[in-house]
Amino acid sequence: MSLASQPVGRRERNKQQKLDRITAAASELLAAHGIEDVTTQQIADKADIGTGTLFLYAKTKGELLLLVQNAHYAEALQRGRADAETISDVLDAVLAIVRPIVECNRVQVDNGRTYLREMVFGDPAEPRHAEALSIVAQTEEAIAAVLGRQPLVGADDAATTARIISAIMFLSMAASVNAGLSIDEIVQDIRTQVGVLLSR
Amino acid sequence: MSLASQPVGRRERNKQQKLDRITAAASELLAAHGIEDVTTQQIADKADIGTGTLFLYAKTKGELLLLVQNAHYAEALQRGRADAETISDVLDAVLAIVRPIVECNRVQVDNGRTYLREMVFGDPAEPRHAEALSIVAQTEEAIAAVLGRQPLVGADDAATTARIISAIMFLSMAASVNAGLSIDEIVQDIRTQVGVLLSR
DNA sequence: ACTCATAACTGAGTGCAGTCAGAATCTATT
DNA sequence: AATAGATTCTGACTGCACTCAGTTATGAGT
Repeated sequence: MSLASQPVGRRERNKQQKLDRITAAASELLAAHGIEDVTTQQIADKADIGTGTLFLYAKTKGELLLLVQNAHYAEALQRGRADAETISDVLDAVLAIVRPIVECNRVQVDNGRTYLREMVFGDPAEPRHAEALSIVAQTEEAIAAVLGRQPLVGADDAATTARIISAIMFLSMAASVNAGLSIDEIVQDIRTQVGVLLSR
Repeated sequence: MSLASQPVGRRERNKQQKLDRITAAASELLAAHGIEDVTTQQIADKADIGTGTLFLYAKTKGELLLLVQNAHYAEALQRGRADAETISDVLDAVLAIVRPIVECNRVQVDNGRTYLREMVFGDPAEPRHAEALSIVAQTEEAIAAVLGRQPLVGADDAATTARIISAIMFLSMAASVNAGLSIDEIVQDIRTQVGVLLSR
């Protein structure tokens, strides 16, 4: 009786365990070697599952990266959102949200850039992709909330401006030309653009 | 004597001919079937060269797409630049530059989106890639020139604002979420954002 | 005309993401 | 506990972008 209320059979439990093992294996290998140098085979082996099984849990190698990075990104957003509240200047507050995301994205440059690539060009029907887009939406909302402090800007404008800032961030982080820049340099690059955007 | 001044030997001529055949073959096959459904093997066969030879002329499949699309893009920019001169309103003039680029990019959605992907994530050391980036730079200059008409905006701001508009265009055209939108819908999407950007 | 060094070409081969037909495992039913 | 039906798993296989060791064409030097 005590456990009968759980509707989780062996099947569900096994599935969850496998997903956990996949997440752990992917997380470890990707952090250690970067996407380019990790094969799906290695991840399957480390997770102790068959080649084909891996692709039941992540439709593409890209989805595997989303699986791992979404969590970090969400965490970065959380931190930035908290920071932004303590800062009164609007530009500085926006950049307080931006910085942790850039930091998170640059922990491993290849992984970060590929993550962005997957986000924009991947299949939005896949659940991990949808999750990523949802975090982007939350980021834009957080930025819009900061912009909303200035009475000059209407609600629609705040949302649109936030979307523009999101686009600026994306390209500054993703562009091959910027691949060699440090975190500070990228943040500075974004600052310049957002500065112009907000000062017109 | 009459032709002796040409320093072009058989070698140079052969190379040029091959590049021409590759360009023609790629152009035709990509337009007919889209990148996803064309193999590099098919392009090599149609150009009547060996598999390995193809990759002496284009380091990756993506470079092959750049080779074909750069010309179209440059042409679209040309048209937009001319149009913009006849329009006095700044927002409308900017959109006169934007529209032909969107039209060009959407002739075949897959090709257009992949082209943008290559631009941002490809290897900038490759010559076709550098060419693509140069056209982007020219686009931003054309937009900056239009923005320069408003005396309010400084030269630096014009360049930065043009860069922001470039980012807006990129994401509106590239995003998977927008893959199903018509040309008009995308232009409208861009217009909304640029409108907010210029009206603040 | 003949050599030789160098540049250009080639297609069989490699590595890897992703597939699929059949095996294994689970759950519901009697 | 036996059976059947559904779900999940699996690794040999496929297709394709890209490579490289060996071959061929070119042109400069004699």
